[in-house]
Amino acid sequence: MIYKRGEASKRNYGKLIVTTVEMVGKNVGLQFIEAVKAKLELSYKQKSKGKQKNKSKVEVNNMREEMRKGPWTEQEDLQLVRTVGLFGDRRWDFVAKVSGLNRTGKSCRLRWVNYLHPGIKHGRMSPQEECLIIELHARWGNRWSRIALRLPGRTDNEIKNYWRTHMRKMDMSTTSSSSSLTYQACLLETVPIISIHEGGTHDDSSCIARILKSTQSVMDGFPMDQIWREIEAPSSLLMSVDERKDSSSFTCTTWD
DNA sequence: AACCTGGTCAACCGCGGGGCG
DNA sequence: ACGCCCCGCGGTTGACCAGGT
Repeated sequence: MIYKRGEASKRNYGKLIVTTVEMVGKNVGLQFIEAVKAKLELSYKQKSKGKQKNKSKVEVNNMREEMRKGPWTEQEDLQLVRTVGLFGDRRWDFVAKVSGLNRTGKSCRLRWVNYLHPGIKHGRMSPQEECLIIELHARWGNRWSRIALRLPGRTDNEIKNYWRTHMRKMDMSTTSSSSSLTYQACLLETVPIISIHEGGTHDDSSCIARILKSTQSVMDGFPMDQIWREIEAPSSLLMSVDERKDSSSFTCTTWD
């Protein structure tokens, strides 16, 4: 699911999302939904109260200090996956808030993008991938995100890390002729875009993979785009979840 | 066994771009 | 036009681990 930038206009989380949560409520754990609702209603009240204009620097710093940092626990991962499954991988500040994680939106996004996203390959780079990185870096320089687009399943962070390691090696062994030969031979084999293998390298037996599957099945046929559209539409147009499932026009999937 | 070193990778930080009110 | 907010990017850091001495 891809949100366009314009989606940011639907930023009245508070009432809007409370409605959303009610709509999806039939499909997910009621306890979780109630918790989210409570949080959202509270945040909506706070916002409409004083609009909390321009927090002082001291306040901001205090908030930062309260935020958790460092490595993620499995529990945190599960919470994040669940929340992203519900609300999509946008609006990270919102996701961070409703997930109950004491993390910044930025931190949540990073964790998702670099580790938890279902499309990510874990493990060593294949020789083809290595060669492709070298080739694309020669062409584009440190445009890691751009390079990452040509390597499905690999993140810019991963490629960046790989390149740093690689460069160190190159510096140490000031590019011998034999290595350039193998590099060229490798380039010949390199395909323009490495295809994603269905199922990838994910360990389906893992807890997170199971959660991903279950949230995906919930979100299949229930994309956030549709939710937003319905929120914008007059309330009389809202369908129940069951009605929606029957609707044939509902064909989007969650993970794009 | 203890220490050192290099490699790997997850995570943080600062910054800039773009949308919105 | 301006400021705010969110997002994404690239650079950097630090923890952890394995292998060597």
